[in-house]
Amino acid sequence: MTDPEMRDGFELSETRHTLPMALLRLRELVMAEFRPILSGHGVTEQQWRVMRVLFEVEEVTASDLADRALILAPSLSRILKTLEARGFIDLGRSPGDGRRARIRLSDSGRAFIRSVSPESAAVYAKIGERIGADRLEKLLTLLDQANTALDENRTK
Amino acid sequence: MTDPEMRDGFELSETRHTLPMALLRLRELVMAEFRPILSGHGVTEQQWRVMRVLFEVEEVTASDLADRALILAPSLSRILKTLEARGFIDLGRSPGDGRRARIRLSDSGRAFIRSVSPESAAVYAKIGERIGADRLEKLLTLLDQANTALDENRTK
DNA sequence: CCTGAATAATGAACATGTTAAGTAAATGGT
DNA sequence: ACCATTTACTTAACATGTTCATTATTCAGG
Repeated sequence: MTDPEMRDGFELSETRHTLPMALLRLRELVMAEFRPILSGHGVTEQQWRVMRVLFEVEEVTASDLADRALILAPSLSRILKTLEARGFIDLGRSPGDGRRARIRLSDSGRAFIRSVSPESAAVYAKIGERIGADRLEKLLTLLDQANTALDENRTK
Repeated sequence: MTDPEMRDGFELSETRHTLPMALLRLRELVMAEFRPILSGHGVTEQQWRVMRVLFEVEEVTASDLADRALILAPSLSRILKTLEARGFIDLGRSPGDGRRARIRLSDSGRAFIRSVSPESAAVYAKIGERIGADRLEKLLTLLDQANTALDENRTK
């Protein structure tokens, strides 16, 4: 299968069996189910993620939001402009610190989340069934453990 | 924790505990370890993925390569141009079918993969240690099972 | 106070993701 | 042999990812 001459202890695993690829593949399959719903309502996956976080936390700064939505700051800046132009969020400045942005979901944005939630939750449930509730739970647990393991003693 | 008035059976899970977010977060953590190596050698994550697939299969068409590297066709078109300009791949047309591209890794590209592999493999090993070999194996198994579950009877 | 360093956010530039449209080469029926 | 359809790939257009530079505040000393 592999040329013995290459086996020096540092050879690569086969691409399809690596952790990054397995994670990417599953994520693509999952998002393929969600994307039609979101695009049907005129929002991208990232815009939806941002709004969902805002739905939960009421008010955050940009860096906080970036962390929670797993979006880099420069991307978030652009997304916030889009969402504000669409009336889904209200942007302001933190009273105590003029550098920090104060970001809130508008009533319109809140209503939007509520209106799309049922479809989204239904798709999520269907995915859970396909994978199997038991497997899904184990998977989420392992993912969380791995996340924690790599998040500790991180280079930064 | 959640407003009882919202519990209609279709409420959303908390963002940070959803499968898509867990997958994305772990992938980011993993790639954060690899990216410095790749960028240190002047290639992106996707370019590396494409070249690794070519390293394994010797010769493929564009659609085949897109599937294996989990990259959409339009992105792949651009990446192939970049890699060809850099001399890492050879592009041609399939003799039997003039529509199909014939893509091969050049000697230079092959040498590049070999030169970067040790660093890449070392990082992968380190990640495996942090997560734990046992957990990693279980995780890969579950990911594979979930992938299979969602890949079957797919809408397309 | 004042100034250099640190922090929060944004802008710039290029690569990729994503969808839709376009082009060229096979294919299947007639 | 034609021709509509399909297939494989490419372009186009816009959103996001990614890194680096820039701006505006705040903070820490002196």
